[in-house]
Amino acid sequence: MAKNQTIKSVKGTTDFYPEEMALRTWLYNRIRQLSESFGYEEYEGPMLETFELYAAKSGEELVEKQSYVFEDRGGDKIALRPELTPSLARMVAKKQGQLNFPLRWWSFGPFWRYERPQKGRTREFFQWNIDMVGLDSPESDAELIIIAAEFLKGFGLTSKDVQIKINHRALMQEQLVKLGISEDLIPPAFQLIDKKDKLKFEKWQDYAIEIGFSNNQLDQLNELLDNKELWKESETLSRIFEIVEAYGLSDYVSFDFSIIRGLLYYTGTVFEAWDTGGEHRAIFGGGRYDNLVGDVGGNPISGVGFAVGNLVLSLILEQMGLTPDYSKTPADVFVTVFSEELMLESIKIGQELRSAGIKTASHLKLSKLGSQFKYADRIGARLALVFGPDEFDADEVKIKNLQSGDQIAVKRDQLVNKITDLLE
RNA sequence: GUGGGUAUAGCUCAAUAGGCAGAGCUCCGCACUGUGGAUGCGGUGGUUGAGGGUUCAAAUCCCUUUACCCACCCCA
Repeated sequence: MAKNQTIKSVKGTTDFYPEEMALRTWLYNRIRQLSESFGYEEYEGPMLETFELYAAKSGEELVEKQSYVFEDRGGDKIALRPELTPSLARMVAKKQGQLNFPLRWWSFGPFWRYERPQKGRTREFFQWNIDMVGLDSPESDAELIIIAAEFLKGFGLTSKDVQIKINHRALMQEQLVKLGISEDLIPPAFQLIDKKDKLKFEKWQDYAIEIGFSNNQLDQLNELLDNKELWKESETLSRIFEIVEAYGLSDYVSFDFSIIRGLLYYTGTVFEAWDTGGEHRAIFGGGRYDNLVGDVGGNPISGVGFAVGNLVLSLILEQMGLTPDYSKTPADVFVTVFSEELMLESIKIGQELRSAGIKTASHLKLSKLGSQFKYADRIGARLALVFGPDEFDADEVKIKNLQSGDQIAVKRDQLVNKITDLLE
C-alpha cells in the first residue's frame, strides 16, 4: 500500500505499538508502586474541562496559545486538559467537607497542548501528577521532593545524572525587595532570572536595564544569583534540606536561585529536575500552591505537588540503557494444528492450558507445521505443542522447547502439570 | 508564532555532469508434504510526498504546496 494513501495520524500524537505500550505500562507500574508506598491514592479527573478553569491561573501562554479549546454543541467553551492541578483543585473544592486532609493523591493520564512537536515534546502526552493537599509545612514540601528523588533513584539514575533544583518564591521576592525592586517590577524580574542561562550575558544585561533595573541593582542581582548559600535565609528551604539529608538523598537535591516555574499559581517552594548534561528539557516540575483551591471556589487550602511527563524521562532512560528488555511473550505456549480432524482437539488443549492459568495461543488455520513453528518462534512463545495422528493414537502430546529444540512426549492427562513444570 | 533541514520499496539508504529507479534487511515461496531459527535459490513490493514548469529526456534543475524532523518561544 502506498504511503500517501494511508490515513494520517493527528500531528503530535503517539501510536503506542505493543513495544511502546510495554514501556508505558512499565513506567505506570513503577509510579503506582512508589506512590502507594508513600500512602498516596490514585484518582483521575476528566479529560475535558471548562476553559474557565484554566483561564484564571495557569499562565497566559499555556491558556491562550497551547490549549485545545472548542465550543461544544451546547455552546460551552471546553478545553482538553493541558494540566491536572486545576482539576485537582476543583475536585477538592467540590467535596471539601467530606475529605480527610491532608490528601495524598496521584494520577497518571493523557494531556494535550497545541505546540510544535519536537524532541521530548508532543501534542498529546502523559503525565504523572502527585500532590499533597491540606498541609502547609516544610515537611510536606520535603515529602514530595523525597518522592521525586526516590523515583529518579529507583530507575538507577544517580545524582551525577540528574539533579532536583529547588527554590522558594517568597525567598526570591524578599531578596528582590531588599534590592529596592518595586512591587510591579517583581514579575518581570522573575522572568529575567529565568532567562539568565538562555541569553548571552551582555544581552541579558541589556534586557535587565530595559525592564527597569539600575546598574547597581543589576550588580546586586548577579551577586544573589552567584550566592549558593542563599537558601539559608529561608527557614522552609533550610528545613527541607535537613529532611532530605535525613533520608540520605542530599546528593540529588540542590539549591538554584534561577528556578522560577512558568505557572502563576505557585506561591512557595518550587522545584524542577534536570539531567546534569543539560541535554534535555526539564524532567519534571512542581511546587507549592496556596490559593488554587480558593480560586476555584473552595475554602483556601494549600497544596504541594509535581508533574512528570513521560517523554523526557523515557528519552533519558533509553539513552542510559535503563529501560527493561521487552522479551515479547504474549503467549508462553503455542498450540499447532495438525489436520482438519484434529483441529477441534487442538483448540481444546489450548483451553485446558488457559484454565490452568497458562498464557496460550492457538493456531487457527491449517498450514504447514514449519510455518506454524516459525510463527510461534517469532511471537516469542517458549513451548510449542504438536497433536497429530501419532499422538492421538498414543494419547500423547508433543512438547517442543523452542529455544533448545528439544522435544518430549507426555500423556494427555499429564500435559498441564508438565507444562507448568517446564515454564517455571 | 519564528528559523533551519529532510522527503526514493514495509525499514535503512544508493542512483557520476539531467540519460533504462537499485541494494541490503524484511516479507512470501521453494530446496524441506510431521518441525522454526542457519544456508542456498527464486519472487512480491515504486505515480521517487503532492501539483505545476523547463527539456528529446527530470528522483536529479525551477516554482508552488504538504508532511515529518530539529532549534527558538513556551513548557512535562
